[in-house]
Amino acid sequence: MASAAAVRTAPRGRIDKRQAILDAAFDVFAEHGYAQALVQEIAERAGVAKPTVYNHFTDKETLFRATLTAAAHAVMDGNIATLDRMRSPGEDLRATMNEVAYQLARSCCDRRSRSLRWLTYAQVARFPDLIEIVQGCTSVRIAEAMADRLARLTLAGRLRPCDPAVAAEQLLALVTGPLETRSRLGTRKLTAAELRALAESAVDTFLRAYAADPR
Amino acid sequence: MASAAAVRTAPRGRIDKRQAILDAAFDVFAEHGYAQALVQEIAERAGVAKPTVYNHFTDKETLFRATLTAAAHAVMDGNIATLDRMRSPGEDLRATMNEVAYQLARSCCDRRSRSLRWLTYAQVARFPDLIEIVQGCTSVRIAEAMADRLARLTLAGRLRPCDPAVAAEQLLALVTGPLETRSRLGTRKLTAAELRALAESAVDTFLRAYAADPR
DNA sequence: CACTAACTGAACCCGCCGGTTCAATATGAA
DNA sequence: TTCATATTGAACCGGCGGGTTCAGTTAGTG
Repeated sequence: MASAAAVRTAPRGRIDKRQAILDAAFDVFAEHGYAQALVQEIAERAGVAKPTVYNHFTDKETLFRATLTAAAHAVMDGNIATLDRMRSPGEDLRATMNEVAYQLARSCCDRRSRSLRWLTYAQVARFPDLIEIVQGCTSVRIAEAMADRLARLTLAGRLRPCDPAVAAEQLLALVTGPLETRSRLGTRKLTAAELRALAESAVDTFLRAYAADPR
Repeated sequence: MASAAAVRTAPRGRIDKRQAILDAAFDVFAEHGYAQALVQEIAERAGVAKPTVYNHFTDKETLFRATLTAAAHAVMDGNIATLDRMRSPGEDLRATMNEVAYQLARSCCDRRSRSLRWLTYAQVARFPDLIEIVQGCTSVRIAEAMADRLARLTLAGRLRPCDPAVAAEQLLALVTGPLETRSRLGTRKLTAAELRALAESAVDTFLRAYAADPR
Protein backbone atom coordinates (compact mmCIF):
# COMPACT_ATOMS: atom_id res chain seq x y z
CA MET A 1 0.00 0.00 0.00
CA ALA A 2 1.00 3.62 0.35
CA SER A 3 4.10 4.46 2.30
CA ALA A 4 4.11 7.18 4.92
CA ALA A 5 4.47 9.86 2.26
CA ALA A 6 1.41 11.84 1.19
CA VAL A 7 0.50 9.70 -1.78
CA ARG A 8 -3.01 11.04 -1.96
CA THR A 9 -2.21 14.76 -2.31
CA ALA A 10 -2.84 14.78 -6.05
CA PRO A 11 0.31 16.65 -7.07
CA ARG A 12 -0.94 17.54 -10.50
CA GLY A 13 1.67 16.58 -12.98
CA ARG A 14 1.03 19.69 -15.07
CA ILE A 15 -0.69 22.96 -14.62
CA ASP A 16 -4.28 22.59 -13.49
CA LYS A 17 -5.99 21.69 -16.71
CA ARG A 18 -9.23 21.41 -14.82
CA GLN A 19 -9.84 25.15 -14.75
CA ALA A 20 -8.90 25.51 -18.42
CA ILE A 21 -11.47 22.86 -19.27
CA LEU A 22 -14.15 24.57 -17.19
CA ASP A 23 -13.49 27.91 -18.86
CA ALA A 24 -13.49 26.47 -22.34
CA ALA A 25 -16.61 24.46 -21.57
CA PHE A 26 -18.50 27.56 -20.49
CA ASP A 27 -17.62 29.36 -23.69
CA VAL A 28 -18.55 26.46 -25.95
CA PHE A 29 -21.77 25.68 -24.08
CA ALA A 30 -22.68 29.35 -24.16
CA GLU A 31 -22.06 29.52 -27.89
CA HIS A 32 -23.90 26.43 -29.01
CA GLY A 33 -26.06 25.22 -26.13
CA TYR A 34 -25.74 21.91 -24.38
CA ALA A 35 -26.85 19.53 -27.09
CA GLN A 36 -24.93 21.22 -29.88
CA ALA A 37 -21.72 21.65 -27.93
CA LEU A 38 -19.03 19.19 -28.98
CA VAL A 39 -16.78 17.76 -26.29
CA GLN A 40 -14.08 17.66 -28.92
CA GLU A 41 -14.28 21.43 -29.36
CA ILE A 42 -14.16 22.01 -25.62
CA ALA A 43 -11.03 19.92 -25.41
CA GLU A 44 -9.38 21.75 -28.28
CA ARG A 45 -10.19 25.17 -26.91
CA ALA A 46 -8.81 24.14 -23.52
CA GLY A 47 -5.64 22.94 -25.20
CA VAL A 48 -6.27 19.43 -23.98
CA ALA A 49 -7.03 16.01 -25.39
CA LYS A 50 -10.56 14.68 -25.32
CA PRO A 51 -9.80 11.77 -22.96
CA THR A 52 -8.40 14.28 -20.49
CA VAL A 53 -11.78 15.95 -20.35
CA TYR A 54 -13.41 12.63 -19.55
CA ASN A 55 -10.66 12.02 -17.05
CA HIS A 56 -11.58 15.09 -15.00
CA PHE A 57 -15.33 14.97 -15.53
CA THR A 58 -16.87 11.58 -16.00
CA ASP A 59 -19.23 12.63 -18.78
CA LYS A 60 -20.67 15.58 -20.64
CA GLU A 61 -23.48 15.95 -18.15
CA THR A 62 -21.31 16.31 -15.04
CA LEU A 63 -19.03 18.64 -16.96
CA PHE A 64 -22.05 20.81 -17.70
CA ARG A 65 -23.15 20.83 -14.08
CA ALA A 66 -19.68 21.73 -12.85
CA THR A 67 -19.37 24.47 -15.45
CA LEU A 68 -22.66 26.13 -14.53
CA THR A 69 -22.20 26.02 -10.79
CA ALA A 70 -18.74 27.54 -11.11
CA ALA A 71 -20.06 30.31 -13.35
CA ALA A 72 -22.96 30.94 -10.99
CA HIS A 73 -20.66 31.57 -8.07
CA ALA A 74 -18.49 33.90 -10.13
CA VAL A 75 -21.48 35.96 -11.27
CA MET A 76 -22.85 36.13 -7.76
CA ASP A 77 -19.62 37.53 -6.36
CA GLY A 78 -19.68 40.29 -8.95
CA ASN A 79 -23.27 41.29 -8.25
CA ILE A 80 -22.86 41.29 -4.51
CA ALA A 81 -19.87 43.57 -4.86
CA THR A 82 -21.94 45.93 -6.98
CA LEU A 83 -24.69 46.04 -4.40
CA ASP A 84 -22.27 46.93 -1.65
CA ARG A 85 -22.11 50.43 -3.04
CA MET A 86 -25.47 50.97 -1.40
CA ARG A 87 -24.06 50.32 2.05
CA SER A 88 -23.44 54.00 2.61
CA PRO A 89 -26.06 55.89 0.57
CA GLY A 90 -24.77 59.33 1.49
CA GLU A 91 -26.76 62.51 1.06
CA ASP A 92 -28.24 62.05 -2.37
CA LEU A 93 -30.15 58.78 -2.17
CA ARG A 94 -31.47 59.06 -5.67
CA ALA A 95 -28.01 59.50 -7.14
CA THR A 96 -26.54 56.44 -5.46
CA MET A 97 -29.57 54.34 -6.35
CA ASN A 98 -29.27 55.48 -9.93
CA GLU A 99 -25.68 54.37 -9.96
CA VAL A 100 -26.41 51.01 -8.38
CA ALA A 101 -29.34 50.39 -10.73
CA TYR A 102 -27.15 51.23 -13.68
CA GLN A 103 -24.38 48.92 -12.56
CA LEU A 104 -26.86 46.12 -11.95
CA ALA A 105 -28.32 46.59 -15.39
CA ARG A 106 -24.85 46.53 -16.87
CA SER A 107 -23.98 43.41 -14.97
CA CYS A 108 -27.15 41.72 -16.24
CA CYS A 109 -26.13 42.48 -19.80
CA ASP A 110 -22.66 41.10 -19.22
CA ARG A 111 -21.85 38.22 -21.50
CA ARG A 112 -21.12 35.76 -18.73
CA SER A 113 -24.21 36.66 -16.78
CA ARG A 114 -26.43 36.44 -19.84
CA SER A 115 -24.97 33.15 -21.00
CA LEU A 116 -25.44 31.70 -17.55
CA ARG A 117 -29.10 32.70 -17.40
CA TRP A 118 -29.63 31.42 -20.90
CA LEU A 119 -27.99 28.05 -20.35
CA THR A 120 -29.90 27.46 -17.14
CA TYR A 121 -33.23 28.37 -18.66
CA ALA A 122 -32.59 26.52 -21.89
CA GLN A 123 -31.65 23.28 -20.18
CA VAL A 124 -34.25 23.45 -17.46
CA ALA A 125 -35.99 20.41 -18.91
CA ARG A 126 -32.93 18.21 -18.67
CA PHE A 127 -31.35 19.65 -15.51
CA PRO A 128 -34.15 20.95 -13.30
CA ASP A 129 -31.93 20.91 -10.23
CA LEU A 130 -29.64 23.54 -11.71
CA ILE A 131 -32.33 26.19 -11.30
CA GLU A 132 -32.06 26.06 -7.56
CA ILE A 133 -28.31 26.45 -7.63
CA VAL A 134 -28.09 29.19 -10.22
CA GLN A 135 -31.11 31.19 -9.10
CA GLY A 136 -30.03 30.81 -5.52
CA CYS A 137 -26.63 32.25 -6.40
CA THR A 138 -28.03 35.09 -8.45
CA SER A 139 -31.61 36.35 -8.22
CA VAL A 140 -32.44 35.15 -4.73
CA ARG A 141 -29.15 36.16 -3.18
CA ILE A 142 -29.27 39.57 -4.80
CA ALA A 143 -32.86 40.13 -3.76
CA GLU A 144 -31.97 39.34 -0.17
CA ALA A 145 -29.01 41.70 -0.19
CA MET A 146 -31.15 44.43 -1.71
CA ALA A 147 -33.85 43.84 0.86
CA ASP A 148 -31.28 44.29 3.61
CA ARG A 149 -30.23 47.67 2.23
CA LEU A 150 -33.84 48.81 1.82
CA ALA A 151 -34.65 47.76 5.36
CA ARG A 152 -31.85 49.98 6.61
CA LEU A 153 -33.14 52.86 4.54
CA THR A 154 -36.62 52.39 5.95
CA LEU A 155 -35.24 52.32 9.47
CA ALA A 156 -33.36 55.53 8.72
CA GLY A 157 -36.62 57.14 7.72
CA ARG A 158 -35.67 57.62 4.12
CA LEU A 159 -38.23 55.15 2.79
CA ARG A 160 -41.79 54.84 3.94
CA PRO A 161 -42.63 51.79 6.06
CA CYS A 162 -42.89 48.77 3.77
CA ASP A 163 -42.01 45.12 3.34
CA PRO A 164 -38.37 45.31 2.24
CA ALA A 165 -38.54 41.93 0.50
CA VAL A 166 -41.39 43.06 -1.74
CA ALA A 167 -39.77 46.41 -2.35
CA ALA A 168 -36.50 44.78 -3.33
CA GLU A 169 -38.28 42.37 -5.66
CA GLN A 170 -40.05 45.23 -7.35
CA LEU A 171 -37.01 47.43 -7.68
CA LEU A 172 -35.10 44.61 -9.30
CA ALA A 173 -38.05 43.91 -11.58
CA LEU A 174 -38.16 47.56 -12.63
CA VAL A 175 -34.48 47.46 -13.49
CA THR A 176 -34.10 44.06 -15.10
CA GLY A 177 -37.58 43.49 -16.52
CA PRO A 178 -37.36 45.94 -19.41
CA LEU A 179 -33.85 44.70 -20.20
CA GLU A 180 -34.90 41.37 -21.62
CA THR A 181 -37.50 42.82 -23.93
CA ARG A 182 -35.39 45.76 -25.03
CA SER A 183 -32.31 43.66 -25.68
CA ARG A 184 -34.38 41.13 -27.62
CA LEU A 185 -33.32 38.43 -25.19
CA GLY A 186 -29.73 39.48 -25.45
CA THR A 187 -29.62 39.69 -29.22
CA ARG A 188 -29.43 43.45 -29.39
CA LYS A 189 -26.66 45.34 -27.64
CA LEU A 190 -27.94 48.16 -25.46
CA THR A 191 -26.00 51.41 -25.32
CA ALA A 192 -24.75 52.87 -22.07
CA ALA A 193 -27.13 55.80 -22.54
CA GLU A 194 -30.09 53.48 -22.86
CA LEU A 195 -29.07 51.68 -19.69
CA ARG A 196 -28.66 54.97 -17.84
CA ALA A 197 -32.10 56.13 -18.90
CA LEU A 198 -33.63 52.82 -18.01
CA ALA A 199 -32.03 52.78 -14.58
CA GLU A 200 -33.09 56.34 -13.92
CA SER A 201 -36.72 55.80 -14.78
CA ALA A 202 -36.76 52.61 -12.72
CA VAL A 203 -35.38 54.43 -9.70
CA ASP A 204 -37.75 57.31 -10.30
CA THR A 205 -40.85 55.15 -10.14
CA PHE A 206 -39.44 53.25 -7.22
CA LEU A 207 -38.81 56.40 -5.22
CA ARG A 208 -42.19 57.86 -6.13
CA ALA A 209 -43.73 54.73 -4.67
CA TYR A 210 -41.46 54.18 -1.72
CA ALA A 211 -39.64 57.35 -0.70
CA ALA A 212 -40.62 58.79 2.67
CA ASP A 213 -40.03 62.26 1.33
CA PRO A 214 -41.21 62.32 -2.30
CA ARG A 215 -39.35 65.39 -3.42
CA MET B 1 -67.21 20.27 -32.33
CA ALA B 2 -69.18 17.00 -32.46
CA SER B 3 -67.02 15.40 -35.15
CA ALA B 4 -64.48 14.01 -32.73
CA ALA B 5 -66.24 10.64 -32.60
CA ALA B 6 -65.56 9.82 -36.24
CA VAL B 7 -61.82 10.17 -35.80
CA ARG B 8 -61.53 6.95 -33.89
CA THR B 9 -61.76 4.71 -36.96
CA ALA B 10 -58.66 5.09 -39.12
CA PRO B 11 -59.45 8.34 -40.88
CA ARG B 12 -57.15 7.69 -43.77
CA GLY B 13 -57.72 10.45 -46.20
CA ARG B 14 -57.45 14.18 -46.44
CA ILE B 15 -58.61 15.30 -43.08
CA ASP B 16 -56.65 18.22 -41.75
CA LYS B 17 -53.73 16.35 -40.31
CA ARG B 18 -51.72 19.52 -40.49
CA GLN B 19 -53.24 21.03 -37.39
CA ALA B 20 -52.93 17.77 -35.50
CA ILE B 21 -49.25 17.68 -36.35
CA LEU B 22 -48.74 21.27 -35.23
CA ASP B 23 -50.47 20.62 -31.92
CA ALA B 24 -48.55 17.45 -31.25
CA ALA B 25 -45.31 19.14 -32.29
CA PHE B 26 -45.82 21.95 -29.81
CA ASP B 27 -46.41 19.50 -26.99
CA VAL B 28 -43.41 17.35 -27.80
CA PHE B 29 -41.09 20.30 -28.38
CA ALA B 30 -42.29 21.85 -25.15
CA GLU B 31 -41.63 18.66 -23.27
CA HIS B 32 -38.19 17.80 -24.55
CA GLY B 33 -36.82 20.87 -26.33
CA TYR B 34 -35.89 21.06 -29.97
CA ALA B 35 -32.87 18.78 -30.07
CA GLN B 36 -34.36 16.08 -27.86
CA ALA B 37 -37.73 16.03 -29.57
CA LEU B 38 -38.21 13.01 -31.80
CA VAL B 39 -40.09 13.47 -35.04
CA GLN B 40 -41.29 9.93 -34.61
CA GLU B 41 -42.97 10.83 -31.33
CA ILE B 42 -44.59 13.89 -32.85
CA ALA B 43 -46.02 11.72 -35.62
CA GLU B 44 -47.31 9.14 -33.18
CA ARG B 45 -48.95 11.70 -30.92
CA ALA B 46 -50.61 13.30 -33.93
CA GLY B 47 -51.92 9.91 -35.00
CA VAL B 48 -49.96 10.12 -38.22
CA ALA B 49 -47.09 8.38 -39.98
CA LYS B 50 -43.65 9.93 -39.97
CA PRO B 51 -43.51 10.51 -43.74
CA THR B 52 -46.75 12.45 -43.45
CA VAL B 53 -45.03 14.91 -41.15
CA TYR B 54 -42.28 15.41 -43.69
CA ASN B 55 -44.93 15.70 -46.36
CA HIS B 56 -46.51 18.73 -44.72
CA PHE B 57 -43.32 20.30 -43.36
CA THR B 58 -40.17 19.72 -45.31
CA ASP B 59 -37.96 19.12 -42.28
CA LYS B 60 -37.76 19.34 -38.50
CA GLU B 61 -36.58 22.91 -38.64
CA THR B 62 -39.47 24.31 -40.66
CA LEU B 63 -41.86 22.29 -38.54
CA PHE B 64 -40.40 23.98 -35.47
CA ARG B 65 -40.73 27.42 -37.00
CA ALA B 66 -44.33 26.81 -38.04
CA THR B 67 -45.17 25.45 -34.59
CA LEU B 68 -43.76 28.43 -32.74
CA THR B 69 -45.31 31.09 -34.92
CA ALA B 70 -48.70 29.42 -34.65
CA ALA B 71 -48.40 29.24 -30.88
CA ALA B 72 -47.23 32.84 -30.68
CA HIS B 73 -50.33 34.09 -32.46
CA ALA B 74 -52.56 32.01 -30.25
CA VAL B 75 -50.98 33.35 -27.07
CA MET B 76 -51.15 36.90 -28.35
CA ASP B 77 -54.87 36.67 -29.02
CA GLY B 78 -55.45 35.52 -25.48
CA ASN B 79 -53.42 38.30 -23.90
CA ILE B 80 -54.97 41.01 -26.03
CA ALA B 81 -58.40 39.79 -25.02
CA THR B 82 -57.38 39.97 -21.38
CA LEU B 83 -56.14 43.51 -21.76
CA ASP B 84 -59.40 44.63 -23.30
CA ARG B 85 -60.95 44.49 -19.88
CA MET B 86 -59.18 47.75 -19.22
CA ARG B 87 -61.05 49.50 -22.02
CA SER B 88 -63.69 50.70 -19.61
CA PRO B 89 -62.01 51.11 -16.23
CA GLY B 90 -65.19 52.11 -14.41
CA GLU B 91 -65.24 53.83 -11.04
CA ASP B 92 -62.71 51.81 -9.15
CA LEU B 93 -59.53 52.03 -11.20
CA ARG B 94 -57.50 50.07 -8.70
CA ALA B 95 -59.94 47.19 -8.70
CA THR B 96 -59.98 46.81 -12.48
CA MET B 97 -56.21 47.10 -12.67
CA ASN B 98 -55.87 44.48 -10.00
CA GLU B 99 -58.06 42.17 -11.99
CA VAL B 100 -56.19 42.80 -15.24
CA ALA B 101 -52.82 42.35 -13.55
CA TYR B 102 -54.01 39.11 -12.03
CA GLN B 103 -55.26 37.79 -15.32
CA LEU B 104 -52.03 38.76 -17.05
CA ALA B 105 -50.03 36.99 -14.38
CA ARG B 106 -52.22 33.93 -14.77
CA SER B 107 -51.80 34.02 -18.51
CA CYS B 108 -48.03 34.22 -18.13
CA CYS B 109 -48.07 31.11 -15.99
CA ASP B 110 -50.22 29.29 -18.49
CA ARG B 111 -48.54 26.18 -19.82
CA ARG B 112 -48.72 27.22 -23.45
CA SER B 113 -47.41 30.69 -22.78
CA ARG B 114 -44.56 29.42 -20.62
CA SER B 115 -43.57 26.73 -23.07
CA LEU B 116 -43.56 29.26 -25.89
CA ARG B 117 -41.28 31.63 -24.01
CA TRP B 118 -39.04 28.78 -23.01
CA LEU B 119 -38.71 27.31 -26.48
CA THR B 120 -37.94 30.67 -28.03
CA TYR B 121 -35.35 31.53 -25.44
CA ALA B 122 -33.80 28.08 -25.40
CA GLN B 123 -33.37 27.94 -29.16
CA VAL B 124 -32.31 31.52 -29.64
CA ALA B 125 -28.84 30.37 -30.69
CA ARG B 126 -30.15 28.24 -33.53
CA PHE B 127 -33.16 30.33 -34.57
CA PRO B 128 -32.39 33.97 -33.82
CA ASP B 129 -35.11 35.20 -36.15
CA LEU B 130 -37.82 33.60 -34.04
CA ILE B 131 -37.26 36.16 -31.28
CA GLU B 132 -38.63 38.95 -33.44
CA ILE B 133 -41.75 36.97 -34.30
CA VAL B 134 -42.53 35.66 -30.86
CA GLN B 135 -41.61 38.76 -28.91
CA GLY B 136 -43.43 40.90 -31.44
CA CYS B 137 -46.55 38.82 -30.93
CA THR B 138 -46.32 38.80 -27.17
CA SER B 139 -44.29 41.30 -25.15
CA VAL B 140 -44.13 44.13 -27.65
CA ARG B 141 -47.74 43.86 -28.75
CA ILE B 142 -48.95 43.70 -25.17
CA ALA B 143 -46.80 46.62 -24.12
CA GLU B 144 -48.26 48.72 -26.92
CA ALA B 145 -51.80 47.81 -26.01
CA MET B 146 -51.13 48.59 -22.38
CA ALA B 147 -49.55 51.90 -23.32
CA ASP B 148 -52.69 52.80 -25.24
CA ARG B 149 -54.86 52.17 -22.20
CA LEU B 150 -52.56 54.12 -19.92
CA ALA B 151 -52.53 57.05 -22.35
CA ARG B 152 -56.31 57.16 -22.19
CA LEU B 153 -56.18 57.12 -18.41
CA THR B 154 -53.70 59.96 -18.40
CA LEU B 155 -55.88 61.95 -20.75
CA ALA B 156 -58.83 61.31 -18.47
CA GLY B 157 -56.87 62.78 -15.60
CA ARG B 158 -56.65 59.59 -13.63
CA LEU B 159 -52.90 59.19 -14.04
CA ARG B 160 -50.34 61.93 -13.72
CA PRO B 161 -48.73 63.12 -16.97
CA CYS B 162 -46.14 60.54 -18.06
CA ASP B 163 -44.73 58.63 -20.97
CA PRO B 164 -47.29 55.86 -21.44
CA ALA B 165 -44.77 53.57 -23.10
CA VAL B 166 -42.43 53.68 -20.12
CA ALA B 167 -45.30 53.35 -17.70
CA ALA B 168 -46.62 50.31 -19.53
CA GLU B 169 -43.20 48.72 -19.61
CA GLN B 170 -42.81 49.22 -15.89
CA LEU B 171 -46.26 48.00 -14.98
CA LEU B 172 -45.68 44.83 -16.96
CA ALA B 173 -42.27 44.43 -15.35
CA LEU B 174 -43.81 44.77 -11.91
CA VAL B 175 -46.34 42.09 -12.71
CA THR B 176 -44.27 39.58 -14.65
CA GLY B 177 -40.81 40.17 -13.23
CA PRO B 178 -41.35 38.54 -9.84
CA LEU B 179 -43.15 35.66 -11.53
CA GLU B 180 -40.06 34.09 -13.07
CA THR B 181 -38.09 34.12 -9.84
CA ARG B 182 -40.95 33.02 -7.66
CA SER B 183 -42.00 30.20 -9.98
CA ARG B 184 -38.38 29.04 -10.28
CA LEU B 185 -38.56 29.56 -14.03
CA GLY B 186 -41.84 27.72 -14.21
CA THR B 187 -40.79 24.78 -12.10
CA ARG B 188 -42.91 25.69 -9.10
CA LYS B 189 -46.65 26.11 -9.42
CA LEU B 190 -47.90 29.38 -7.95
CA THR B 191 -51.20 29.39 -6.11
CA ALA B 192 -54.01 31.72 -7.10
CA ALA B 193 -53.63 33.52 -3.79
CA GLU B 194 -49.96 34.18 -4.45
CA LEU B 195 -50.80 35.55 -7.88
CA ARG B 196 -53.50 37.79 -6.41
CA ALA B 197 -51.12 39.17 -3.83
CA LEU B 198 -48.42 39.69 -6.40
CA ALA B 199 -50.77 41.50 -8.76
CA GLU B 200 -52.09 43.69 -5.98
CA SER B 201 -48.70 44.80 -4.77
CA ALA B 202 -47.61 45.48 -8.34
CA VAL B 203 -50.65 47.65 -8.96
CA ASP B 204 -50.18 49.32 -5.62
CA THR B 205 -46.65 50.48 -6.37
CA PHE B 206 -47.66 51.44 -9.87
CA LEU B 207 -50.51 53.60 -8.66
CA ARG B 208 -48.39 55.17 -5.93
CA ALA B 209 -45.98 56.21 -8.65
CA TYR B 210 -48.40 57.13 -11.39
CA ALA B 211 -51.87 57.87 -10.01
CA ALA B 212 -52.98 61.48 -10.33
CA ASP B 213 -54.89 61.14 -7.10
CA PRO B 214 -52.80 58.95 -4.78
CA ARG B 215 -55.53 58.05 -2.36
C1' DC C 1 17.80 6.62 -13.45
C1' DA C 2 13.65 4.37 -12.41
C1' DC C 3 8.86 4.66 -11.31
C1' DT C 4 4.37 6.36 -11.50
C1' DA C 5 0.67 9.04 -12.99
C1' DA C 6 -1.19 12.21 -15.95
C1' DC C 7 -1.57 13.32 -20.68
C1' DT C 8 -1.86 12.72 -25.71
C1' DG C 9 -3.57 11.49 -30.41
C1' DA C 10 -5.89 8.81 -33.18
C1' DA C 11 -8.54 5.43 -34.17
C1' DC C 12 -12.59 2.92 -33.07
C1' DC C 13 -17.38 1.39 -31.52
C1' DC C 14 -22.06 2.09 -31.35
C1' DG C 15 -26.50 4.01 -30.57
C1' DC C 16 -29.46 7.55 -32.05
C1' DC C 17 -32.23 9.83 -35.11
C1' DG C 18 -33.25 12.87 -39.25
C1' DG C 19 -34.59 12.01 -43.52
C1' DT C 20 -35.80 8.86 -47.53
C1' DT C 21 -37.65 5.16 -50.21
C1' DC C 22 -41.21 2.11 -51.69
C1' DA C 23 -44.96 -0.75 -52.34
C1' DA C 24 -49.58 -1.05 -50.66
C1' DT C 25 -53.86 1.31 -49.54
C1' DA C 26 -57.45 4.52 -48.76
C1' DT C 27 -59.94 8.62 -50.24
C1' DG C 28 -62.21 12.03 -52.84
C1' DA C 29 -63.49 13.91 -57.21
C1' DA C 30 -64.86 13.46 -62.06
C1' DT D 1 -65.28 3.14 -62.12
C1' DT D 2 -61.12 5.51 -62.66
C1' DC D 3 -57.54 8.50 -61.75
C1' DA D 4 -54.82 11.41 -58.74
C1' DT D 5 -53.48 12.33 -54.39
C1' DA D 6 -52.68 11.67 -49.52
C1' DT D 7 -51.38 8.37 -46.34
C1' DT D 8 -49.26 4.44 -44.24
C1' DG D 9 -45.86 1.11 -42.26
C1' DA D 10 -41.64 -0.56 -42.34
C1' DA D 11 -37.37 -0.85 -43.61
C1' DC D 12 -33.20 1.48 -44.73
C1' DC D 13 -29.23 4.88 -45.07
C1' DG D 14 -25.90 7.81 -43.28
C1' DG D 15 -23.91 11.16 -40.46
C1' DC D 16 -23.01 12.71 -36.09
C1' DG D 17 -21.03 12.53 -31.81
C1' DG D 18 -20.52 10.60 -26.95
C1' DG D 19 -17.59 7.66 -24.88
C1' DT D 20 -13.64 4.21 -24.92
C1' DT D 21 -9.35 1.99 -25.91
C1' DC D 22 -4.52 1.87 -26.32
C1' DA D 23 0.07 2.49 -27.24
C1' DG D 24 3.19 5.95 -26.58
C1' DT D 25 4.94 10.36 -24.28
C1' DT D 26 5.80 13.67 -20.82
C1' DA D 27 6.57 15.33 -16.23
C1' DG D 28 7.12 15.29 -11.49
C1' DT D 29 9.32 12.23 -7.44
C1' DG D 30 12.80 9.66 -4.92
